[in-house]
Amino acid sequence: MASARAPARPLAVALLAYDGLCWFEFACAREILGAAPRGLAGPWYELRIVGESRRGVRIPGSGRLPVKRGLEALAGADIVVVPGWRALPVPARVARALRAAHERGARMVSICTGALALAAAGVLAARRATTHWRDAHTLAALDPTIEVDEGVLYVDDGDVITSAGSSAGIDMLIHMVARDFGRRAANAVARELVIPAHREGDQRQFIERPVQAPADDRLARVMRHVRGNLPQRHTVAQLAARAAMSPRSFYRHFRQATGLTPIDWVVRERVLAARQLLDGGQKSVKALAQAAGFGSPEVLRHHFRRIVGVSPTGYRRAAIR
DNA sequence: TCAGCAAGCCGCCAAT
DNA sequence: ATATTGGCGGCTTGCT
Repeated sequence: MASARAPARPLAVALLAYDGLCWFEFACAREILGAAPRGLAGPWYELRIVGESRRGVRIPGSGRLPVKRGLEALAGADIVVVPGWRALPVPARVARALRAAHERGARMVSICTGALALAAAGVLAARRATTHWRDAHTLAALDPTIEVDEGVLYVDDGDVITSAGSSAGIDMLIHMVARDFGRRAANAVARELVIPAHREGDQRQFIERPVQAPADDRLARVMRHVRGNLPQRHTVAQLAARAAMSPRSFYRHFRQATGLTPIDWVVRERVLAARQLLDGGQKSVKALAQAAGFGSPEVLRHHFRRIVGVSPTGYRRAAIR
């Protein structure tokens, strides 16, 4: 789970490059997987850029990126990472190479529309997966056996990991680092990138939904109310009444819209508020707990740790440096 | 860390 | 016929 023991040897990662790839996602993967964060001992990934062809790939808007290795280099990889795939159809040779790598046992990882390439290779058959929301239907059309979940940031299905739009790829990569080299390593990466060390390290397989305002405005109203009155106590019965629904129906609609249970969502909102307060500086943990609606500092600490992965004070320290 | 107890979660089913 | 609703009850979770 979260605190993985570091593997004895480095993990060979093949990062796929091809004409018209999403440069941002490619760069993120190269940045995160290319070198261990400063000060971290032990093995790391061994990154190889693998070109669709050895002629190098065109970078949208600016010249060519030379690559030394062609598709045959997928053969030695423990992990294959496919950044956003712009052009359909996916060339058969690429699909074949990806499929072969997976059958050999390589972990297949996609960012954004990279999932389309994995689907074309048959890697996602009968699996749960995600991609950029705009292409969710394309993914489903490519292979109807895929259970496309467009509400999540990433889906970790063990030997196949898919992630949603660009920035979700970063979350996914940090999650993967935690899985392969432990939470410390993931935190170190996050610090290096100057992003808060969160979202990684939860044992559940896919958790975070970019919670959007649900179409049902009865729910939206309730959510707005809770956000505006976090310090108050909120029970499902109260929230349901506010939405003019029975608790049972409220629960169902809420779950349907957000992927979270009502109370779990409330708790996450509270943690989010606590985080924002911490980012804003000062305030004792006790005052923070009160402002965010936690009954006591203990409860705050408990949930904060569970969801963010570090203690409130640890988070503050990480935020300051 | 722990126990007791209230609340939450959710499968199931009948009613609408 | 099918979809939605909401009550029941039991198991789980988590607060104090």
